[in-house]
Amino acid sequence: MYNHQEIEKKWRIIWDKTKIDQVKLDNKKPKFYALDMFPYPSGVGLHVGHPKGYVATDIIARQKRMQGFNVLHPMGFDAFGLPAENYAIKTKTLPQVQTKKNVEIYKKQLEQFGCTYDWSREVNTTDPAYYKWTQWAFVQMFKQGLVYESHAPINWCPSCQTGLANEDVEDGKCERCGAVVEKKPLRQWVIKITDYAERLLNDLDQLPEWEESIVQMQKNWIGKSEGATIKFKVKSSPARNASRSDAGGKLKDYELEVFTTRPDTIFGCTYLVVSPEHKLIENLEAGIWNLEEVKKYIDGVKNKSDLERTDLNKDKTGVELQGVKAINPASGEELPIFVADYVLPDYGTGAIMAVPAHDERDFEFAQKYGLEIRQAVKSDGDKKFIKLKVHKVYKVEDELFCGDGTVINSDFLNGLKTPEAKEKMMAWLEEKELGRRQVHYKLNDWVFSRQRYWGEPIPLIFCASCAEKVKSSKLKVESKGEQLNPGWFVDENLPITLPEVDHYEPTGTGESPLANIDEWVNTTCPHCGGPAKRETNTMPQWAGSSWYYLRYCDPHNDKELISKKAEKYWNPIDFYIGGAEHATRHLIYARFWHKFLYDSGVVSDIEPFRKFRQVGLILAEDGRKMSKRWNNVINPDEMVERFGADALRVYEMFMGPFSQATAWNTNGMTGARKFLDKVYNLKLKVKSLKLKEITPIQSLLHKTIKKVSHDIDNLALNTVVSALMILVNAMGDEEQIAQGDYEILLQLIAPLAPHLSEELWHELGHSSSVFCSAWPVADEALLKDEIVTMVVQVNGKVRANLSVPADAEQKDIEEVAMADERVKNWLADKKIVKVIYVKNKLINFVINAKNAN
RNA sequence: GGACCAGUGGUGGAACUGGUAUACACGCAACACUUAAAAUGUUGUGCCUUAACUGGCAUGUGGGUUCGAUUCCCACCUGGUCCACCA
Repeated sequence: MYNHQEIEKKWRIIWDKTKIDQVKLDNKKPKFYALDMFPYPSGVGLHVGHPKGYVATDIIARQKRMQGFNVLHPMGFDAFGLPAENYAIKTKTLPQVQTKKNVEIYKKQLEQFGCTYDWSREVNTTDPAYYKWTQWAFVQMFKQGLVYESHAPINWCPSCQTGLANEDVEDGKCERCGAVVEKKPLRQWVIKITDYAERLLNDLDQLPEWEESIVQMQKNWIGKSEGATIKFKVKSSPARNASRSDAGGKLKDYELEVFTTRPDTIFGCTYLVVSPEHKLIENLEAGIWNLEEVKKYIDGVKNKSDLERTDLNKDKTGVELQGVKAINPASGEELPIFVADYVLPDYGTGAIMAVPAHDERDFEFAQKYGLEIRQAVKSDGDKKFIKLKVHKVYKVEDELFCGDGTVINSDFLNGLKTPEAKEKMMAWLEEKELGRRQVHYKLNDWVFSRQRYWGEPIPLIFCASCAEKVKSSKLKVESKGEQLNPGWFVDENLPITLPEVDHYEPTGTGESPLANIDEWVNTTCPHCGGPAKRETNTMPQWAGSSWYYLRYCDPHNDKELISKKAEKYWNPIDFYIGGAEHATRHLIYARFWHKFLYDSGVVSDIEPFRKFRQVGLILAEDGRKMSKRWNNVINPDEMVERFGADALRVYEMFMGPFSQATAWNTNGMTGARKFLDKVYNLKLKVKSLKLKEITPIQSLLHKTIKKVSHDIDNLALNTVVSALMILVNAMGDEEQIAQGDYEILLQLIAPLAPHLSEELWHELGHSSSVFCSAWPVADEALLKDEIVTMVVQVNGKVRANLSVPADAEQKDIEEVAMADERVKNWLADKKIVKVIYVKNKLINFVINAKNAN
């Protein structure tokens, strides 16, 4: 048993003093950039799940350093944002103060795990010297017209009292606090991330070293669908019994655009649906005979939360717009129009052509309201694609078919297969100017405003008088952003610092708490010098984390976000590790931000993260997620104290495949610790004399070198540990161990268990760190076994094992194999039809199957 | 409903491009050491059969390809993750 507390403390102090992890840009050396997703210091500290990812990155960083790479392995803190602010409110402290405290706690914990970072490069998103560049990037986006002010209804969290991006909503609830999210119209800043949708999608192909599942998630989130927008003429006649004064007037023609991915089914369209928010209703008020009913329906929908509204189990509801008809551009037929909340306002055009025979939702709606269901596609196979919802009982059984097939009942499209019909219909629409090809994405523009205090101030100023002038074209403004957002100007005096205040609780009015600070809000217009006001919304948490990895490369540069030299040398990131929950948030935002910086000439790669691997969760011993609620949280500090950081590291890596969720088991910790004790005890067998002969251990040793090196690269750390265990067990069986062999063992274990390895390394007489030694390379000559075990099979079933010299001839093996008593019995008098021979592996006699049994 | 992933002993899991299934670890059992326990060490440990050799059966279920399938193909069942009235 070694004293882990003493040894670990000792080496942490020495590593810190010798600055072993500080790196400098060195063009003569190859670089390696190993990065973790930086944490936000939330006040409750780290649990055992956190170190899993950090330790893995630390292992890679240490190994790469030993392999001669100039390794950048930094850490920082994502300290802005809701959790930090909510925690500060709860504890009645200032977020600035609270954040500082939390960072200290996190740093101490991180160091205690034996992860050594280059702290001289630490970044903190709340540092004005850092967020100056977050604001700078935003300013560039604004100038290029990627930022716009919007008043559209967005997700609003009533508990956090702030607007949220789509990415922040999970299951209709606020990702932070779990409150049911409402739709609320709110003035907000929005970034046109959708301008990058196509590139965000296509460039995923440039990332072969990303896990497929993450790539898929991003593809789903971006959600590209190709189809057409089609124009339907709308006819209406004045309301018959309207009491309104304008009711008798002439009504204008109206065109309703719908988006569909199945233009080929247009002849099966039997009605149209618009979302309750659609402007058609406003525009045609005078022509809607049952306006009261329609308005009542819309009001009812507006009072529903998003969660209720999108509940799939609820009945579809809707109201027909009486007096209004649409004309099918293909058939000329008159169709009724409905308003229904199963059509979403913010996807496509907010209006659809309903084809109940070929769309499940339309089918359900048509069934309920007794609308015609008309076939336009026939299935090609025998299969009837009947989809029946479990909670519904449909009388008609064969009318719904959602797949590809052959077009029927459709005039000039008849007989065509679905893809050809789509193509022909789109060409027809384009020719007649009745529609066009259109691509839509599920990805929405990025709602970038938060009505909260603890975030980066948005560096914009509004001047009311300039706004008027821009609108009336009396004032020409330079940038696209200023044209797009009349009266808004950039404040270039970055950083725009967050003022220190006594009260920062959210106001709940849709205004940020900053709005109450007059001396901060009131300023002068950068354009005319007149009185103007600052933007009081702040940026979301994701802003600062979208580019932090660049800042580590050049953390103290006050002239630019990153110098060209540092950017060229350190980027892209070679290995990035973090949680899969960021697949559709941080990893999308960061890729977008990076691409924007690429377009702006700041960075030279189109993608920031060459290789990404997700960390699997560590579950509690009961198999559930660790949570205070279940009282099943394992405290890493306690584990480090009882078993040591090295044991914790070894155990967490050994638990199972890195990306997979695995349940914690404290018994496993004792296993990891026993292994380390064995390594420690082997020291007694070490003989300084180098043994001349090649021992069986050396063959295993070199195989282990090969396996460990290979598996670390692939992040197969569980098998790294097991390979080392096998080696250590074998060494334990030896009478004595050559010092050279033992040193190699220590080097292989060093990334996993740095403290113990360093201690033993020095006990052998080394004066420099084991991490300054060169990573061992397997000697190919020693990898080969002289004697191999071969398997003898009869008809594919194992019947005997043979120990034979390696690379023996097939003829000789056959002879030996057939001489074996057991094999003889199986072969007996049977005729050998075929012999399969795999060198050094197996020999398989195939005998006549009929006679064999 | 869709996308993706997974299903191997009592448990976590291993098995490279199809080639000895169950490595490694935990747990369990017996033994040793001990007054005793803990710790440590040794041995055993998929199921059935057998005193043993042996033989048979086993990688969610059912089929297929193959000399040979945990691995490849088809269908189904179960679980997980993400997305979801996205037209």
